[in-house]
Amino acid sequence: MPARGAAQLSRRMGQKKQRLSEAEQPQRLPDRAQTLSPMEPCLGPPAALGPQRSIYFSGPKSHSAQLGSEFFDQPAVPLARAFLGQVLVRRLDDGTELRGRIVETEAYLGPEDEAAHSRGGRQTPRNRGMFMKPGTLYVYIIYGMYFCMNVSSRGDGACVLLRALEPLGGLETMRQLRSTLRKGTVGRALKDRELCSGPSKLCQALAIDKSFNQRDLAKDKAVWLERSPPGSSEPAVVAAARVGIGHAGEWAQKPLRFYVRGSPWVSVVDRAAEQNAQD
DNA sequence: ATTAGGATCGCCT
DNA sequence: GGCGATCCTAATC
Repeated sequence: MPARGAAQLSRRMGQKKQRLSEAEQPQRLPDRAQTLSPMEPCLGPPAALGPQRSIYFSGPKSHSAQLGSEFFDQPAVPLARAFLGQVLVRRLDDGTELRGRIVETEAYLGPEDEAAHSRGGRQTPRNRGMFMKPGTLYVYIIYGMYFCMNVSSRGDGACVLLRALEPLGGLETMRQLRSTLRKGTVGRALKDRELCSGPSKLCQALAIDKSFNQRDLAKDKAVWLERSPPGSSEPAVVAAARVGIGHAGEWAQKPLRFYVRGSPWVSVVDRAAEQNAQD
């Protein structure tokens, strides 16, 4: 019942304007969400895997490349930079794997950071994930209808916001998750660049909702991070002001947003910042 | 109990 | 570039 699974995911995403009748929902959904499209070969690990692979797991669905807790145990700024180029993987209930290379992040530093939810040491039920161990997800609802996905870093109340991905696999499912969820017009086809170029877009595209709050990215079976393939070159990184925090005074100016220079998958390009920081 | 505001998005001009 | 949607959360009364 792949179609129904996707419908349930869709309804969990908080889109109240989605009032399709039960009868018409399956028609809007894929006839084969369970298998990847022939145009999108599985990008999972090859049959020959690294020495760390457990003998109890085999095949492309194993977490052989899942980055462990050590990776996340670093301060927010270096972690935000280290995320760039790594691959975020989301495995849906039906086995579909959605994959995207992280190309844009923001660091939130904790109590001293006036733009952070943890500013002034505020700790509330909502932002508890920011204070949990590095690698813990902090997923929250914004503007009543969208989600943002953060990963706790070293440092009390510090975390990294994931802002944009380059879609690598499962694009057809991403398109469905994104378009089904959008209100209004049935129509317009989404460009690939519209799938994951924003913090809430990527949550929609990967079916990340509040049920992922406080999960451990180093341990979870439905979402994890894989190191970029060996041989990948270090991306050139631009440091720019963070987006959408105009109220935060001097903290709004600090270059705590990081993105891959020249990537067409980034949500907001900052030409001025690119001029300044010539590598 | 009430209220103000928000780490966004998509459509409009 | 501007604006409305939409409702949860936290702070205040």
